[in-house]
Amino acid sequence: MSLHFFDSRRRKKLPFTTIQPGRVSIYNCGPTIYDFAHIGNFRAFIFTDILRRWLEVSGYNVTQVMNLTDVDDKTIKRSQREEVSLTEVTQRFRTAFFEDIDCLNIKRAHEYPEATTHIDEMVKLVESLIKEGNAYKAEDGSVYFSVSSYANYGELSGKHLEDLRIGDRVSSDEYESKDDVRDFALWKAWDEADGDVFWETSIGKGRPGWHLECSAMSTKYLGKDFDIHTGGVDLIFPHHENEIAQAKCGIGGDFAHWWLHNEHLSIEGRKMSKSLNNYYTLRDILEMGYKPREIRYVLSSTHYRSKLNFTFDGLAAARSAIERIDEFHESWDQYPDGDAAPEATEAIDRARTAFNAAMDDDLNVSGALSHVFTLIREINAIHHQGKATKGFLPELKELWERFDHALGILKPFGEASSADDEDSQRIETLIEDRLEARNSKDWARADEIRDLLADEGVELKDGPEGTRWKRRQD
RNA sequence: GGCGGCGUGGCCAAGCGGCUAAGGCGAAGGUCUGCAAAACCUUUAUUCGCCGGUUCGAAUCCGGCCGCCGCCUCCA
Repeated sequence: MSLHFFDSRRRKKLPFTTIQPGRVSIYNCGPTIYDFAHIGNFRAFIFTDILRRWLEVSGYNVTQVMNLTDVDDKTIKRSQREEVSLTEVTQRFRTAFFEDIDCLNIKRAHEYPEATTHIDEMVKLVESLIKEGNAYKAEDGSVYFSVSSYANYGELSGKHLEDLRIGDRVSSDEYESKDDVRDFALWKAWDEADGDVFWETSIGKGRPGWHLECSAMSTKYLGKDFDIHTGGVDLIFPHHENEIAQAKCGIGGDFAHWWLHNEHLSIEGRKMSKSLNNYYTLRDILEMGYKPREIRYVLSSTHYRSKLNFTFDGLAAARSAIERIDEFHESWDQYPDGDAAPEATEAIDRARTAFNAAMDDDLNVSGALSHVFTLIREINAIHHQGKATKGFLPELKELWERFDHALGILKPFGEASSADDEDSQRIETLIEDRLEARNSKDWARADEIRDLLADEGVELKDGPEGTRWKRRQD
C-alpha cells in the first residue's frame, strides 16, 4: 500500500499526492502564546511532528510552517491583567512553547510566523477581499467576510449555511452591525478594551481577526497552493472553513490540497477542562514526575483520528513499555561476533515491511509500534537461543534509526545521563564490594549492600555479564 | 434541529469482508539466580455493546435498538 492519508475535506482515505514531486509543504495551526500549552495541544503538535517525520523518512523534502498567534482576545486580556505589554506576554510564552516542544522531541518547523509581524500581508488580503466584493466594512468600523458571497462555504466541514443555528450560543445582538450573523470578522475595529493594541492601516484602526493570519501566512510561506494543512478537529469549523474562504476569494488558488485533523484527548475519561480540575499543561505533568518520553509515548500511541484517553495508568504503562524498548537496545552489545542468523534477517525484513505499511496507512502509529515490539520479541527469542550475533546488527541499527526517525520515541531523550558523577563512582564501588562478598559467599554482606542501594532508589540488575544498575524513576 | 464519531480481553489499543482477532501494560507459569530483583520466554478474547439482515464467509457491510462523545462563531 502506498502512502495514504485521510483527507477531511473529501472525507476518505486517499493515496497521497503532492503538488511537486518529492516535495511537501505543510502548514500547522499552532498555539496561541498567552499561556503554557496544555497536553491536548501537544497531542496535536506530536501528530504534526510524526506526519512530518514520516514524510521525511519516506524521502520527501518537507517544508513545515507553524503559526504562533500572538494577538487575540486571550493575549490582550492577559497582558492587561498583568499590566504588561502584549509583547512581554507573548515573548514569555513563545519561549516556553519552544522549551516544551524541544522537551518532547518535537522537531522544529522551518518557520514560525506570527500575526503581529504580518499585518501588511493581512491588510493586503482584506483589501483584496473588499475589492472582490467578498468583504465589507460595517458601521462599527470592523471588516467582515460575507459568507454568502462564497458559494462553496461549508465544503470542508460539510455544513450548510442554512443549517447553522443562529443565536443559540451567541446572542445575535453582539453582531448587530454585521449584514449576516454568520459573517466573521476579518479586521476588528479598535475599542477601549483593546487598550494600546492596534494598528493604523488602510482598512482602519484595529487588529486582525483570528482566521486571517493563517490564510495570509500559509500562502506567504508556502504559496497559494500547498500540500497539507493540519489542526485539531475543533478548528474545522469555523476556523479552517474561514481560512479557505478568505484564501480562495482573496488570493486565488486551491489553498491546502489536503486537510488532516487530529482528534482531542480526554483525561481519565472526562473532557479536559479547568472547571473539572483536570486541565494539565505539559509542565504540570512533568512536575508530577513523569518523563517527557513517557508523555510523548502516550500522546502518540493512539491513532491521531481517535479520541485519546490520557490517564496516569497509561503513563505508567508507557514507562514499562519504554523500559522494554531500552533493554532491547542495550542488549545489542552483548551479542557475540558471528554471521547473521537467517531468522534474524527475516525478522528484521518483516518488521521493516510491516512498519512501513502501518505508517503508510494514514500514520497508524499503534500498528507500527506493535511491529516494533514483535521485532523485539523475535530478536530476544533468537538471542535466548544463543543465535543472536553482531552479524545482523548493522541492518538492525539501520532499521532502528528509521523507526526512531519516524516516531521519535525509541531512543532516550530529555533525560540527564546519570553516569559519571561522584555518586555513580560511589555506587560502582559498592557494587564491587558486593561482588567480592558474593564471590566469598558472604550473602549477608552482599544483601546488605543491595538493600542499602535499594533504599536510596538504586536498582541492581545481575546478569551473566555482570551487574548493571539504574536509578529508580519516581 | 443539522453534521459527525465511538463502543474489541482486567486496563490501554490496532484490525474495518476471508490466514489461528496485532501490540503494550497488568496477571499467571517458567528460565536465570546463593535467594531475590531485573531481564527474557510462554500463557492470557471460540470472541469484537445488543438484535436482526446481506454474504459461501462479518468485529469489519446494511437496518434497528442501547450506551458514550464531539462540532454547529474565535477551543489543538
